[in-house]
Amino acid sequence: MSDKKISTAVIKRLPRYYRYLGELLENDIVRISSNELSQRMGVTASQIRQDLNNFGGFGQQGYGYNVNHLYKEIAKILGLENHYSVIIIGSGNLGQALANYTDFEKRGFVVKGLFDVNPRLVGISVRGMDVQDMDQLKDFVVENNIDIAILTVPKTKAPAIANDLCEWGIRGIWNFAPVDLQISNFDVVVENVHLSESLMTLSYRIKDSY
Amino acid sequence: MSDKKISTAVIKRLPRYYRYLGELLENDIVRISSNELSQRMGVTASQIRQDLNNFGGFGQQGYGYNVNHLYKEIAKILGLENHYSVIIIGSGNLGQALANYTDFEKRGFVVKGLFDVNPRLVGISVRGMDVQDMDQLKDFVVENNIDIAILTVPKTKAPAIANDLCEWGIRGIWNFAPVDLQISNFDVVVENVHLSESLMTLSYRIKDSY
DNA sequence: TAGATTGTTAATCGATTAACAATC
DNA sequence: TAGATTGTTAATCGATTAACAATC
Repeated sequence: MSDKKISTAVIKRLPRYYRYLGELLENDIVRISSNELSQRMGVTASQIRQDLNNFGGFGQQGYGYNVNHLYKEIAKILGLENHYSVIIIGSGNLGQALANYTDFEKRGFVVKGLFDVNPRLVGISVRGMDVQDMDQLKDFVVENNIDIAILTVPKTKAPAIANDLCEWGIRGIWNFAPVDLQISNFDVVVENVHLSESLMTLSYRIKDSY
Repeated sequence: MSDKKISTAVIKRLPRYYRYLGELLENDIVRISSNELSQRMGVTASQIRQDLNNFGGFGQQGYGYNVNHLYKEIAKILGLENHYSVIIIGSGNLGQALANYTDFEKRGFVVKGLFDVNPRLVGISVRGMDVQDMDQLKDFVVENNIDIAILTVPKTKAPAIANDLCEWGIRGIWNFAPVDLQISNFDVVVENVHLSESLMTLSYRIKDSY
């Protein structure tokens, strides 16, 4: 646990810095100043320096930041040098789509299993794995030390499953169900992807731009 | 275009209010005070009242808010009484998953067509629609007055497609590609869903909770 | 009417930006 | 060394919370 509290605003900007640095790296750019990065990203240089200095002094006066070094440091901050064992609960369209998203594996998130209640889905092969029945879930989570569960189940099912997962020692839940999971275990982290809400925000802004 | 500027923080909270009100409605709850809603949602009553009063006085002193009325008002604010014609560009796993997500249609977002460059996908049927080749895109967008494009294509392809869409009169882009689209047309709204970034945020918080 | 609760103003808090001394 | 650019403090801005008069 880090000592000083980092605001979520800062944390949510880190992956974007990481993405831009990755692109710079692909273009063989060795160093970058906060000022140049700020122009590319459309944020202030001040904000970049403030954000980074929450975690350490990664730059050098008169020079800027070494792209490769900063890229790796942000990976460390984000925990991307770790290896996470992931399961997908709910193997419908979205679950399968996420299972097939190879980018996640590159970042250390390895899908170890898929689950569903639907007998039509149980047994089908997704990315080389057979979808398992939900009654296999507990044993699988415990035996394989699963770190992260991706929840792509209906909103009615999600809360009970989430509670079970917490008891079975999961570390994080990536929740795609349109509910706010009430997790009493402080060691379990929930990150929500509420697609409907994102779409409504788009709708608001379209409407507003008339 | 509304007169006073509403902050994005407020806008992003509206769909969550909408979701909670929908649940209250399902449970036949007729009225609710900002105080009770605040406890259910885990926000302050002050914030709820402030947020809502950006758009009008929907409550009544001594009574609170009529759930049904407020629900409908928020739908109006979010533009959910409108009917949007939607296309999906990129008909891989994620595109198909989104096409099959019936909840969107309930909210007025009607998928009118799917597109892909991949000859293996062109012609397959997704939710009763044949995936079309990308060379059909322009005519389809123009002839069908498409409002919203869902972009589930690789990041290398997204910017050029987005530019074309703007020229062809699209109103909004729901972008799932991990790039920041640079749109010069101020009438076109972009909403990003950066799944990798969401997952990295989860990773950060898992790491941090050790 | 009395009680409850909103709408709204004022106070506080936190996040962003600006400025500049430190230093490479 | 001189120039550039960071790290960091101080100033500003905006968002959240508290308080309360208005009013149903």
